[in-house]
Amino acid sequence: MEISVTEENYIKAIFKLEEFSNNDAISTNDIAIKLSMQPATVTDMIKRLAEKKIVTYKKYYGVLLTPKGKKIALTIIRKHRLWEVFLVKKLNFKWDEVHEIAEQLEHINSPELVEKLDDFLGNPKFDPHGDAIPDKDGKMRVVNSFPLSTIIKKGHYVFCGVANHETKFLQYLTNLRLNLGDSIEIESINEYDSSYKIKIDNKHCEFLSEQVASSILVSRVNEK
Amino acid sequence: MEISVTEENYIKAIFKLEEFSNNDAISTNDIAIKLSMQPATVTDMIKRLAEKKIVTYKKYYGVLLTPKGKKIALTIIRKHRLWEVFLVKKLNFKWDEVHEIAEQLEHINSPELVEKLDDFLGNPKFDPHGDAIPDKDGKMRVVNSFPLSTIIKKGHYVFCGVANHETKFLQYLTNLRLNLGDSIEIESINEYDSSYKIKIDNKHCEFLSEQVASSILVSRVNEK
DNA sequence: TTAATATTTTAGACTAATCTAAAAATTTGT
DNA sequence: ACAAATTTTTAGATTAGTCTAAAATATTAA
Repeated sequence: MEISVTEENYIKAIFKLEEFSNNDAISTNDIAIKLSMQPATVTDMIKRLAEKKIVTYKKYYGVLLTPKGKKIALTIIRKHRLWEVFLVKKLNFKWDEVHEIAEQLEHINSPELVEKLDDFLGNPKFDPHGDAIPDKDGKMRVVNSFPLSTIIKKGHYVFCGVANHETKFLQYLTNLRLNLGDSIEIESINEYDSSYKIKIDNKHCEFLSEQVASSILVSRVNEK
Repeated sequence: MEISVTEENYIKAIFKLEEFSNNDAISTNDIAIKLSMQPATVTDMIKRLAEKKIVTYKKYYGVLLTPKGKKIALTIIRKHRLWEVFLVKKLNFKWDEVHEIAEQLEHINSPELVEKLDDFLGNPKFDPHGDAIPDKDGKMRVVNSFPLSTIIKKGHYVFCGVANHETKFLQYLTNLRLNLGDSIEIESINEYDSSYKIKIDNKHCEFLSEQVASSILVSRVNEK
């Protein structure tokens, strides 16, 4: 069955919304906002996706991906993240430069290409932002990570992902010399504004606002 | 100015037809045949390309690319051929497997990606089929090659390209153990059916029909 | 609980890219 | 040179994907 690039983008959007929805249906409006589109447009497309058994749809209620829809979403995400690894590891792009390009590359349709790319890259399990890469069957590593902002006592952690993929934010972390995999030691927590003083990689100290800390995902040492 | 994938395909088709047309205008029909489309459809698209100053168009006469149109064509061809090198050299695809995938990849729009890919591949001058890769400014190597079928006396040549990119034909050459860059010694020419007996790489002998010989491009030793 | 507000769907319209059928222009062959 | 054949264009229709405006439904709050 043919799936257009447009349809793929809807599927991906629905998948991402489902991740934060505790299994309840996704509203037309939320999809419209995510894709910068009019709700009326979304209603139309959803009907088509429902015809194709990619989503289940109940009028005035919302949509959910079927298992088939989820599988499609995971292969798109797999491609996106593999291409990001390629761009950063092989072509020397910075981690804040790859998203737009990967948004194009993820729609290239060739299962052999994906598998050969995966092998060429050494079957990576995480992309340059720390997001897990689904395997051929859609399985991916589960990392027990949480926002740095949820930590209330000092200690040692590992920087293993971001909850915000905006260019500006990624560049800010780069300027802090904070890289994926670095150790983060929390030296103190400011009770007034919930900001943190941290030591990165046992080397240099930095201050993080609550806002920034909420987008930094960490895991306990030895995880991931 | 935005150029759609569809428009890019028309531009590429016109460019390829111009290569064999001695500067005279390309007919609607020829484009229609090349793209497996109806002439009426082509007429419409040509009008749009003319509006955008990508082609010059005279009704009932034909079209020619403008310099701007040629430049666009060359960047698409550059991308196509660079991706083919990537697929063969880095991902271990065979030379007969890459065309379809490169047809998709050539439409990825990111000048930085193209330049980084070019560097990553070591700035190759030829693709896996021996076709020259245009540089950033559209310039490419000119190789003095000719079909093996035009040769009328024995001697030594180098296999440097193909005039037929069909999968079947490429596989046939692979089975002959004839690879780009191999030396070809013409041992005898059959006057009756214009077939050739050749020695490949000073190693093994093969017979080539006139038909096959016409799709094998060679150069004199020391060229390219 | 019902009126106001918000969300969602329907209806109708538009553009890009395609088609078929018919009309117009060009080319060919005697 | 002109009738026949071929090519090209025009006209009108279709589909995917989008929009706006209006109608239908659901939610919220007094």
